[in-house]
Amino acid sequence: MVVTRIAPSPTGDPHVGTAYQALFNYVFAKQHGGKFIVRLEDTDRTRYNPTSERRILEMLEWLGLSPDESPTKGGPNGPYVQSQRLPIYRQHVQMLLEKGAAYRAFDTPEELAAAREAARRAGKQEQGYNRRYRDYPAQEAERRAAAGEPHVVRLKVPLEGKTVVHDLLRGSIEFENAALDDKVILKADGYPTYHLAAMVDDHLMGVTHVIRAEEWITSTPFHILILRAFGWEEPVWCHTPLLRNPDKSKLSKRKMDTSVDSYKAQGILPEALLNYLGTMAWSMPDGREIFSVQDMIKHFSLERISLGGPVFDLNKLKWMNGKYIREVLSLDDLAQRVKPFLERAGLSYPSETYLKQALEAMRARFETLQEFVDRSLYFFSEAYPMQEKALAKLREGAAFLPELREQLSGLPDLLPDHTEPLLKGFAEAKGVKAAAVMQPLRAALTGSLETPGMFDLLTLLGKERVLKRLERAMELVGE
RNA sequence: GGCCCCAUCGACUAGCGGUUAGGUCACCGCCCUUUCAAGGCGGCGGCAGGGGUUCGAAUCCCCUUGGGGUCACCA
Repeated sequence: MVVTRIAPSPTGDPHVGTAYQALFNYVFAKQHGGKFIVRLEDTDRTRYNPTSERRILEMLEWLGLSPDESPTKGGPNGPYVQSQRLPIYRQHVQMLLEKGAAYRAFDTPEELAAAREAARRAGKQEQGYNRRYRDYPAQEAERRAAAGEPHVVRLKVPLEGKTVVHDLLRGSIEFENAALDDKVILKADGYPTYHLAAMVDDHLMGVTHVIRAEEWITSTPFHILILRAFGWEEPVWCHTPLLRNPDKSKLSKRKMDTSVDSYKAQGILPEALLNYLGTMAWSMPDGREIFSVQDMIKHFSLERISLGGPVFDLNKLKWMNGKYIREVLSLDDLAQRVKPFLERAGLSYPSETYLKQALEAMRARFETLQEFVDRSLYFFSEAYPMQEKALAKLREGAAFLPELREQLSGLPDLLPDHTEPLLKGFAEAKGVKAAAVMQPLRAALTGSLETPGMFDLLTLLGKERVLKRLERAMELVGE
């Protein structure tokens, strides 16, 4: 059975890179009827962020990438939080120690720094640990450890030969063992490092395919060496390209908004975000750009992943979100999605029908849910702002306002059947273009020059509000 | 800098020896039009460079260049 996983570390906001990896791992697992696991890698106590853990898990649910096994869901191979698995790691480190595949090292951080500095000055090309304790007498090491002397455990990396990474997308990647160093697998605080913990957990959890970002390529030989030290089989390695900032560097929150929570707050739809991420380094065989996770599961193949690092383009994400808003979601669905945003803005609506009509009228005019709120204030409140350009237009047509108000007030209702002939006739009678009447009216009713069509506006606002707004506008321009 | 990965329009990509190098975003123009959008139509724009291999290279190989990643008791 195919088993994939993502192993985020709870150090900050839920990252789009995590969502990206989750998508590929989820889709691949589902496509093969396998399992998708989420495991939290919280072995760095200094960077641990308590809310991050919960938010990462919530993000995955929001996206609909529900794991089969996770800290919240549990599963047969738990716990799924590494800090709760310390005994497992210690036990495995012990195994390596006994096999002679790892050794205790008593260097202090200061000593290590000094050694690195000395090596640098000597102009040494190879960096990394100088292996001072590699051949240290085992009994002596055990004695010092037993005495409580702080130390780490390092893997004994072969001094010769090479380790080959068989990457699904790149073929064989060779690394000279001589260029590797003896990495720490157990820290002085008793926590494992990523390398050890990830390999132990992947093995114990039955992970068959490690699909992760390419930043891990250079540590893969080390991971393979750990696996071999235990006598375990390797998973399939598949390193996907890194998402990039516009300047092509690795996507980072310093240069870009990388927080999924932030996109959610802006009103980016989960399916649009997922769809967009699905077009990063991957494409549908038939070239479709709008597709669901289900579509992706149907047509996905790891081999179609392209290797160039894709730039995360906010502009296209927003375009795609707009596409979902106007073409993919049903009106009912859209209404449900927008409600929390209205509520947060303190806006209410008279009825479900009214909300849907406003949405329908605005649909082609906003790309995020928050934009709907920002641009539709006049549908929900009398406290809408009067934009400068709109005010100017209002002044231009101020002279028409009283008569316009008079005529509109004479209508039984403001449905298009009545308003359309009235407004067109009005302009004609005045010998002006329709816009000369429409624009000032638009400004009066919405404070804006960018709105849905006039007849939709009049229908939606209704006679009472229209007349009131016209009166206020006349006061404003002193007519 | 060492090691490793990568390289098609500004961005995302299709292409896997024979195509007028296709699509999407962005940009520009036109149409539609009461505004703004949306939509339709059209345009601009690319195989990093140089060597090979081949009857034939965007496609295969090598070099150069460029970009990126990684070199922690972080993941």
